[in-house]
Amino acid sequence: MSAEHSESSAAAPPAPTDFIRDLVAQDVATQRYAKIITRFPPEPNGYLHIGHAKSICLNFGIARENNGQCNLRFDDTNPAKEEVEYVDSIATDVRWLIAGWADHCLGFKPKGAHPVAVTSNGRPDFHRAAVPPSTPSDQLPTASAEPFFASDYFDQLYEYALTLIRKGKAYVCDLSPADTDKYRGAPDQPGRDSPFRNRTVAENLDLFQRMKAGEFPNAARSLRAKINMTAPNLWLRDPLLYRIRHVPHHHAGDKWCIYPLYDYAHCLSDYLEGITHSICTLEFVDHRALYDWVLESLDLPRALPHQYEFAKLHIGYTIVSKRKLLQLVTEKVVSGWDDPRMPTLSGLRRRGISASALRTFVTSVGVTKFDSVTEVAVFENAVRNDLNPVAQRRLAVLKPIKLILTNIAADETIECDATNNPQDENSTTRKVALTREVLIESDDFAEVPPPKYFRLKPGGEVRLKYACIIRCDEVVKDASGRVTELRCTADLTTRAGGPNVDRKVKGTVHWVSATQSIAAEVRLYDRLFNVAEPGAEEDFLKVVNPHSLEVVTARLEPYLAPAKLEDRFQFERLGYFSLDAKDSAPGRLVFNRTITLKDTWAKK
RNA sequence: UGCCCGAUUGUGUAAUGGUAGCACAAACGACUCUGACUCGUUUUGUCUAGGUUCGACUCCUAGUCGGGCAGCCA
Repeated sequence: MSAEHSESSAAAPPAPTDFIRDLVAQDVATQRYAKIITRFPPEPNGYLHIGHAKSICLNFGIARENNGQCNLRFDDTNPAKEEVEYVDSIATDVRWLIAGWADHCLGFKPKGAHPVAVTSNGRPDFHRAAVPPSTPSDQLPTASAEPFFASDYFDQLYEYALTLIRKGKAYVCDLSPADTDKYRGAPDQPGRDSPFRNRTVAENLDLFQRMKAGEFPNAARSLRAKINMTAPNLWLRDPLLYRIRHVPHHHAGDKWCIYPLYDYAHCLSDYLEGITHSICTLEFVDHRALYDWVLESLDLPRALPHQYEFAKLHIGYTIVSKRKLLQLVTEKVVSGWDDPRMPTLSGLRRRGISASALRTFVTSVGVTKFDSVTEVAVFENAVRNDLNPVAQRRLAVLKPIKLILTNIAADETIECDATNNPQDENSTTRKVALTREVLIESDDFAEVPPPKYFRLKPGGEVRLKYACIIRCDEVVKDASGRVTELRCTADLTTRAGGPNVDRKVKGTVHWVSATQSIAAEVRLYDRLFNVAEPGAEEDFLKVVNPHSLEVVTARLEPYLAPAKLEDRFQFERLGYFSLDAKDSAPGRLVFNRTITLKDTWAKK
């Protein structure tokens, strides 16, 4: 993806503020940490979506505003759900989103590196630092650098578990999953101690080592934190730390058959990387006590990270749930994770939306603890604002109707100057050919016009953009009564440079020459869902918009033939378009409609 | 009925005891060779009830409403 135009064309917007940045600012002021380090920690079990963009911009934004660093870390502690395909797509998407903005803050580690034993404050410690900040960010990842992986910490995590056991803070439990559930109690009902809760340290050590050695089948035993089975906070009722899972891991290989759970692995991964501010979404508020318990129980030598929570991004008419997005893919409602109708970063990118538009949008919605739903209009506004100043204007007709200019000879070509971008005062122009046979949008003609219709009607006049005013003299129909062509006369005195160039008519329409234009496939996307909150639906698949994709064969001015993937166009009066990255090829143009123009007439 | 989080205009967000502001949306108007852009004008708000205070969106108390939590998922 090319030009990050928003950075060059406008002064940097004021740095956003929110309650998390305020807390970071306090920590900076009190010099609580030597350097602010955040992290973006997706589980590689799906593609990144627009909700992740909010988290990425928050974490990288805080890093860049404080001369800090933000690590990309794969939270890959559940091999059953994770795949390398997702690892690769996530790394690509993150780098695309932050390119030219915060890539100098991106923390990667030396390839294959694990935590190393160090001495911190005079005590033994483990640490996994990023590659030196001197490494040019645009060279990451390199053959020698890669993102962080929680699975690279399995050795240390295991050591920490041994420590917890020795301190009497963890025990091996033989309860079945069903019994574990029963013993946990209920929100309004205390749990009961596991019968295995008071095993000796020696016995726990032995059993845990044998768990690791693979002596027991899946789910036969688990390692649990010994906290409080009657705690009002359910996450403190002796939560599981490790489970047995005899499956290979996409990154760690087949070395392990016990895998740590999120609450145990996440806080310690943060600690190992030297994370200072661990920012996550609201559903983890209840987990914070456990996050702190694990770190504090280990009596670690360096400053501890802290967890802060904010509200997820919800957008009207959109689904942001990895599970449901996966369902759209597997049930073939869409063509894939990168279908341009998907709210995934790869889908939005393929749709023609720039990283800067996305950043502007997710930043503009703010960061709070209020569970809100942002209207799609805000997103669409950000996309249009991003495209309007840079998109090259072109003429294209999506659903043509033929028009004969009876006073122009069949072999005549009249060259007209067309502005490439009126938003740019130094805009260049190009030539478009006016010929006897012209195509206009069928929506731009009405035999029986509604009130206040500015466009072409029998006996009416309209301007062909960049050309001249025409009058509709005759409507030609076939036997079935369908309009097949319009016979019009062109008033060539209203051309640029002509004596009547200033003559006004209410309507101006776009057009292409029927003989000097090219055909192209154009994909018109509409919202994927028909209701404002598809996620709240009992079956969200029932509210899928059946008209979310319409494919037309459009006619384009020949200037569009050499279009490149990174080019952004506005087809005048229609919307913004760009080439499809997958299906377009030289000689077979396929355009995606990124977004329509605002249309206050259509609304009426 | 346990614990936790939250509530500012249609939507999102700001105001950190001192003028309730901004963006989007909506309506109207100006401009217009894009019914776009741009510009102008306008409408609508502090969940409720008490309290503290010269003064409360902000602090306190009680309530109401909404959300989250009982995976060997993250």
